[in-house]
Amino acid sequence: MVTIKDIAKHAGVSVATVSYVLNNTRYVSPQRRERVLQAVEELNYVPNAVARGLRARNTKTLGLVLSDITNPFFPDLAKGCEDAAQAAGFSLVMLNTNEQRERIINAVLQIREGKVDGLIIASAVKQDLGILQELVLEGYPIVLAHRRIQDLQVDSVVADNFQGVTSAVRYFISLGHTRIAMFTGVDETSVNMERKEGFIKAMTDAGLPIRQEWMCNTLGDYQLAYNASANLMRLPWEERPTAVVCMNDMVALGVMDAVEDRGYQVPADMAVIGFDDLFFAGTQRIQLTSVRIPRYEIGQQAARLIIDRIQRTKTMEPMEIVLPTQLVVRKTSGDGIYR
Amino acid sequence: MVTIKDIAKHAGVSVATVSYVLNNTRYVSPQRRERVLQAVEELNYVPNAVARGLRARNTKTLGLVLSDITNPFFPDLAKGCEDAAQAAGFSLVMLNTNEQRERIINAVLQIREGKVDGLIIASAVKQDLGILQELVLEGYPIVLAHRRIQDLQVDSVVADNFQGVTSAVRYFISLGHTRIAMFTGVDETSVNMERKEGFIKAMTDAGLPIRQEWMCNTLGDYQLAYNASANLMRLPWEERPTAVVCMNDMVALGVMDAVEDRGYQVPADMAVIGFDDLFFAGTQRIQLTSVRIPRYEIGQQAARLIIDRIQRTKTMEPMEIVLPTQLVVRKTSGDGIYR
DNA sequence: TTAGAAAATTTAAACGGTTAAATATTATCT
DNA sequence: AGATAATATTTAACCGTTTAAATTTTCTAA
Repeated sequence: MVTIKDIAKHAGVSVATVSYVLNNTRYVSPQRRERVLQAVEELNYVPNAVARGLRARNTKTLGLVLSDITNPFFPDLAKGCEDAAQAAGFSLVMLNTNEQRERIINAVLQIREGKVDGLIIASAVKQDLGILQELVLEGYPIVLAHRRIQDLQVDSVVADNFQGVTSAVRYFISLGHTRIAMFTGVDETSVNMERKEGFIKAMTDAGLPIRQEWMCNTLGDYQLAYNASANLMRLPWEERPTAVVCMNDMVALGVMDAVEDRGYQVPADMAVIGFDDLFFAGTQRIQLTSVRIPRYEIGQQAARLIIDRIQRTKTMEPMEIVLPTQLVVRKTSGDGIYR
Repeated sequence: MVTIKDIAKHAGVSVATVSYVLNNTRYVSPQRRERVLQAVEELNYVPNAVARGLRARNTKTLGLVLSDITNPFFPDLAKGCEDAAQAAGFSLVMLNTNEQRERIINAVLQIREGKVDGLIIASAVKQDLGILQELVLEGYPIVLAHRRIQDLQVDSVVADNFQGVTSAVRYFISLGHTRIAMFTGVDETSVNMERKEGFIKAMTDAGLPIRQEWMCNTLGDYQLAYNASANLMRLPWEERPTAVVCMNDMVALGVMDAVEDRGYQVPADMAVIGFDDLFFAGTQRIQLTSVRIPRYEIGQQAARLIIDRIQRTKTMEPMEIVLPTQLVVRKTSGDGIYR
């Protein structure tokens, strides 16, 4: 390994001079500068980031904590993070928690060890409050992405779930639906709460009743959604909803499959709107109407925010960025209610 | 920040003693050991990984170079890497190249800077040979995953594409097909070459002709596949293939959509087999027959291999791990040819 | 009791950079 | 020319660990 000393020796100058040339941090006479640059070239020298990091007390690395990169929601968010990080000269380490406690503790360790300068947390659940609170108190830079946590004073970047679900409900109402169900997701997440509450508000605002038996908890899972939907379809028409807002696109797919497997049609017998607008929603044979979440932008902004926070010396109030959602209308929401 | 010095002072011992206790690398008397542990506890001390890394000349970090985490092929592979890395106490940094030259150069820089101890490269193309060759020559640990490069003497973990495509072709033949097309992918990749050559070999072995107009290059893209497929369907029946092997599941989807949009049926008018077995292939409304690639395992083995390589002092011959594929039969391949 | 060996602990030199402070060099002014 | 100021360069401390070597302490046996 070639070090700064080798360069200094080879160029006949001190290590300080080499450092100054490389970082452009002091004037160095053209002759010496040239000799240094030449030595760097000849020996193919690259400064060691670890040594640099030790001195500078940073690593130019961010940690992205998510539950599971295999969940198709996350890759876009991760990419947004990475692109923003890259643009600022940071790298991104991926920390899958698999929703395991042990794994989130490991993630937190990374910042305490100084392996990363900050943490972007996209998998926050209520139970993490304690751990994270502690981290924040100790002054470590943290930003919540996608999911936030009540009572945690920290930067966050989330989608406007309230607006998203409202637009879905209003769209159904505009088509004449009055019996609208909601298939909810994982209870402990802010995302679920916001969408659920938004649904209730939008329905109430429109003077429509909330039927408890139409509020199905699916944990965001395809199979559970399938089962719940199949049950719903067993009810007589008057007892069934005519439309359903789903927590995510997987759930929507479960609903659609169950409806059709029981011999009914989407959207005629059941209109469906999903959430997230995953790539398959747009495919020819699915054509799922879905509320688009700006996943890439969430990741991007989160990374920018935390980098800003890391580089800024002065502390500032935690800020919350809320990005708009968009209802992407396709076939599964139908043209209106009939029968 | 609390350092080892603080612990030493607090416990009334030298920093060496603290280090020995923490790393269990020398005998320390029980009394002192206890005092040290207590100080660690009280001050909530976590050793700094950067300092440790500088001394040890490693970072316990791996770099995963891929073209785009947003491509649904990669998350599983990435997860395999991360799980294996985690299990060995390593972290994983994600390096999306977006197929841009600049980005791959950045990835290579990471290892030269000492930010990562090794590179898992899942996006290798022929053009990278030079850069990678240099790296290998300099003794940096590298492993190719999924895609390999001709003439690069380095560890690799890939799927048995040859076997995969052969099983697809044989399956079609067993159903009575003789006119089989292939929709190929990105030319420069080993994966494409192997699948293409495998196809040709399997067809030739069965005494079936290869028709150039049925070898369509789609670059692995849905839209290009759609167009190519639509063109094929415009031909009279005798001029058309009755079955097609697709480079990946997105291509298969493009084919299916085009076939159906032109009023034909899959599999009756065109039987389809995809590659990769992405999650949507298994859904009710797609039911795509596909050659399953052990993506997670590829990532896992690749990470294990490189960690092994990093930790081993002796050099050893580069090894190649080839993992088996599996034809997952669903609806789109049909029950046999008819008309 | 004490020399010598063994065991426990500490000192100090790395690791590879950055940078404040000290020093050397050059320029400026009387 | 000599004093002073300005500029260029180097020295050395520091970042937080690990660990070989030096030192101190304890143990063993004559």
